[in-house]
Amino acid sequence: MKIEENIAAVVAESILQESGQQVDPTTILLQKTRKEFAGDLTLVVFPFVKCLKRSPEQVAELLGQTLLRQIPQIEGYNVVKGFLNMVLTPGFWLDFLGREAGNERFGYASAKHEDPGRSSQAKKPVVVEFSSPNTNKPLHLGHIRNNLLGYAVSLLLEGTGNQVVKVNLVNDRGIHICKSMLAWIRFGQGETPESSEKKGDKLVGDYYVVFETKLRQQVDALMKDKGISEEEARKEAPLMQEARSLLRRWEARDPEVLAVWKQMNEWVYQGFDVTYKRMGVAFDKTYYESETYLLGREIVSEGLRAGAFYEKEDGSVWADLSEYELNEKLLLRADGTSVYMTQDIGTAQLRYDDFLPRKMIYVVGNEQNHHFDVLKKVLDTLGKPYAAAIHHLSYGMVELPQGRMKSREGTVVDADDLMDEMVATARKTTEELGKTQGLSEADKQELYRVIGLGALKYFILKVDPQKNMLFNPEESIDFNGNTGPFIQYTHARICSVLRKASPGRLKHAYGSLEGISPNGKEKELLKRLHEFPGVVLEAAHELSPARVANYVYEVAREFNQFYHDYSILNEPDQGISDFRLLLSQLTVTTIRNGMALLGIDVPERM
RNA sequence: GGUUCCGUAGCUCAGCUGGAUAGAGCAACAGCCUUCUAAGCUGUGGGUCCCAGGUUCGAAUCCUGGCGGAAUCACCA
Repeated sequence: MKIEENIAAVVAESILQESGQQVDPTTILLQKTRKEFAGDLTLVVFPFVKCLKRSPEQVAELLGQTLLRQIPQIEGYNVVKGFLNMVLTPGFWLDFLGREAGNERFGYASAKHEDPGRSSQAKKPVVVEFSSPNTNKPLHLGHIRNNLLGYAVSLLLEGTGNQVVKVNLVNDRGIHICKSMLAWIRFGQGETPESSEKKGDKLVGDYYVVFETKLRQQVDALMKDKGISEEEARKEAPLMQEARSLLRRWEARDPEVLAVWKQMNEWVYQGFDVTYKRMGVAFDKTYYESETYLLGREIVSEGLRAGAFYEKEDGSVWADLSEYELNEKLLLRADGTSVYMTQDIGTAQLRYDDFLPRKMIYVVGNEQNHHFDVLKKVLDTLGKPYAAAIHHLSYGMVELPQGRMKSREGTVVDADDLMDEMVATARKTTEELGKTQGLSEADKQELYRVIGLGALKYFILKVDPQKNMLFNPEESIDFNGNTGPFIQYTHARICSVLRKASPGRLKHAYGSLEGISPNGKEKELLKRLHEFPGVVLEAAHELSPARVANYVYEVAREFNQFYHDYSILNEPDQGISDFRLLLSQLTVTTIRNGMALLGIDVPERM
C-alpha cells in the first residue's frame, strides 16, 4: 500500500474515533511539503476543524501524534498553522531508491490490456488519430505540433498500460488536390520529383501555389473588366471552373483524371514519409478519405430513411440540431457529393468496426471545436454506440509574432526547413563547444539530429496543448534553460559519471544503503523522482505531455544542483558514494523514460 | 451578435482535484571551471496573477458580470 493511502486511512479512522463522523475521503489532502518548511508530506487539516470543534493547531497536533504512533515510516512532525508537516524516515526513501534504481521501466505501468484479470473494457484499445494532412501542401509548423502531440499522447497512453492504435487520416480528395492537378497538367510540362529533384510534397505544393497565383490574375482581371465582386470573380474564373470540372470527373472515376491523381498523391506520400520519419512519428494504420467518404454517404442516406435527417427541396440532406443550440448542418450536397462531415461520419464507423475501441481520440486544432460538437451530436442522433467514445483533443494554434501563418504572405514555416535549421544549429553549437572528440562522423551526425530535434520537440511539447503558442522564426529555439538540450545534456552528464564508475559498482551498491542519511539536495531529488509514476499517470489522464515535459525539466535542474554541490565518484565515504551512484542511476532512468514518453531521444554523450 | 478557449514578471511559459510568502527560463547585471561534461551552478533586480463582485477558514485556481485577444457559427477541410 502506498504511504499516502496509509496516512489517509489513519486520519479517517482517527477523526471517526474523536468525533463519530465519517470524513469525505476527498477532503484528506496530502501534498508534498514546501521547501521552506521541514518535512516531506503535508496534511491540510482545515477541513476537519469544524467536526472536531478544536483549533487547527490542536487538530494537527492530535493527528500528528496518532500518525507518528501508527505509521512506522513517519519519524516526526511539526505543525504550522493548519498544516501538519510529516517527516518520513531515511529508510522510507532508501527503500524506494533501492527498489527502483535498477528498474529500467521506472514510471511505466504494466500492460493492463494483457492482464487476464482486467475487465473487458480495459482491454479494448484506444484509437488516436493525428496528423491528418491534406495532399496539396507540404507539412508545416502547425502539423509539427499536431504530430508531436498526437504521438506523445499515444506513447503516454501506451506507457500507462493502454493498447493504442495510432491512425492517420489522409485527406486525399476534394477541390484542393484538383487545383494542384490542374496547375500541373496545364503548366507542369511533365515535371516529376525525379526530373526536378524536388521532394514530392513540395512539388505538388508548388503547383498549388501556381494555381492560386494564376487564379489571382484571372480574378483581378475579371473584377476590373466586369466590375464584379471578388467572390463572384472567383466563381467565374476559368481556372476555378476547370478545377470544379476536374473534381466532377474525379468523382465520376474518369480514368485519365484518376491516373494523374494517383501519381500526384503518390509523390506527396513519398515526401510525407521522409518528413514523418525525420520527425520520428509513425502510424499503425492510414485511412484515406477517398476510401471512407462513400461509407459516410451511405450512413447519411440510411439516417435520412430512418428519419434522423431531412431533405431540402434541392435534394440536399441536413441534420437539424437546433434543439442543441447547434443550428442545422449540411451532410450531403444537392448533387449527392459529400462534405467534410460526411466523410468523418464514415471514418468514425470504419474505425469502430476495425478496432472496437473504448475511446477514439482525435488530435485536431481548436479551430474545429464546433465541427466535433456537431459530429458527436450527429452520431448520437443516429444512435451510434461510439458517439460518446469520441474525444476531441483540441490544441491551440502555433502563432508567429505577426499572428497566424499565412501562405499568401509567405509566412508558413515549413516542417522540413525547420528541422534542417534545428539540426544545423545543433551542429554549430556542438562544434563550438568542442566536446565530440572520439566520435565518428556518423555518430556526430546522429548527435546533431538528436539534439536539434530534441530542442524542437521539447519546445513544442512543454506548452499546455490547450493554449496557443508563439514561435518566433527570428530567434532560434534556445538550447539553454528550460529546453530539450538542457535535459539531454544532464542525461549525458550522468551517463559520463556512470561510465566512469568501476564495473560492478552499481550492483554492489544496492546492498550498502543501510545507515545512509540523505542530505537536503539529495532528498529533494529523491522526493522529486518519487513523484514520477504519479506524474505520468496524471499526464496520461489529462492527455497532456506538457506535464511530463515540465516535470523532467525539474528533475534535470535538481540533479544539476546536486551534481554541482557534491561529488559522486570522488566522495571518500564509500557508502555515500554508492548511494549517490544509485541516485544518479535512478535520475538517468527517469530522464530517459520521461523523454521517451515525449518521443525525444537522449544522447549518452554531448 | 451567439458559442468555445485564452489572459500570470519586459519576453516565452509552469503553477496538479481551491491551501502556507505566486515559480522557472530567456533577456540585463555580478560571480563560479588545476576536482565526476560550464549546453552547468550561484546571486541581484523584475508581479494590481486583466478588472469588479461573490462563495470559502483560505482564490491565480471555483461562480457571476465586464474588458482584451483568438477561434468558430461554410454546399472549405
